[in-house]
Amino acid sequence: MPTDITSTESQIRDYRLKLGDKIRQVREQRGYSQEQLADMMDINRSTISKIENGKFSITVDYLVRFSISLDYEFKVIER
Amino acid sequence: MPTDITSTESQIRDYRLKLGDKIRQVREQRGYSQEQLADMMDINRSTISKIENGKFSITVDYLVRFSISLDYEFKVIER
DNA sequence: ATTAAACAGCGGGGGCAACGCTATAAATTC
DNA sequence: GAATTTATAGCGTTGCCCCCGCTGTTTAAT
Repeated sequence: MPTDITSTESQIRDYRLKLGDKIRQVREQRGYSQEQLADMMDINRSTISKIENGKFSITVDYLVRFSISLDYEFKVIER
Repeated sequence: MPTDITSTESQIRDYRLKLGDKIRQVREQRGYSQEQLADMMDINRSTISKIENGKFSITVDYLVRFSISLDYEFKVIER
């Protein structure tokens, strides 16, 4: 029996937004602008903006990059 | 100054493989075949095989699906 | 009040990798 | 050796992400 799809989809949406907020929060805590962090991670600045605003679902490769540059351990899903 | 790219890339590759192993480990621990899990997650069975063998980098959306169906909290990156 | 500079949001075209789908072979278990 | 499970390959589609550009907001200096 499949997990309830409606619930799953909303959890996915919720987590995407939560992750964006968390990235922004940690970035600001570290004192980085989007541009500074983008340079450190060697990715595009507008991409960071879109990620922080939950515009799309990033790959784990990129989440690892954030984790390294921000020195922060992300949890999927936080319980 | 950008983070050392060589190191970053190897960490990304390492994590991709570690994540695949972890997914397989938890799946077997739960007693699911790849097909059973694929049905639960409403994704393709061959995709699960490829992910467990680190053939590509999954999106966070999919990691959330795994987390829900396996009832397991993934950490990026584990410290 | 005006200007400049720093920062962030967002739209859109384009390339390519993620993922679906199907089939086949290989491995594992009985 | 049959049945089940898994690996892998090829091809098509979708969407992540790059890259460029413009806008809006804020702050500071003049």
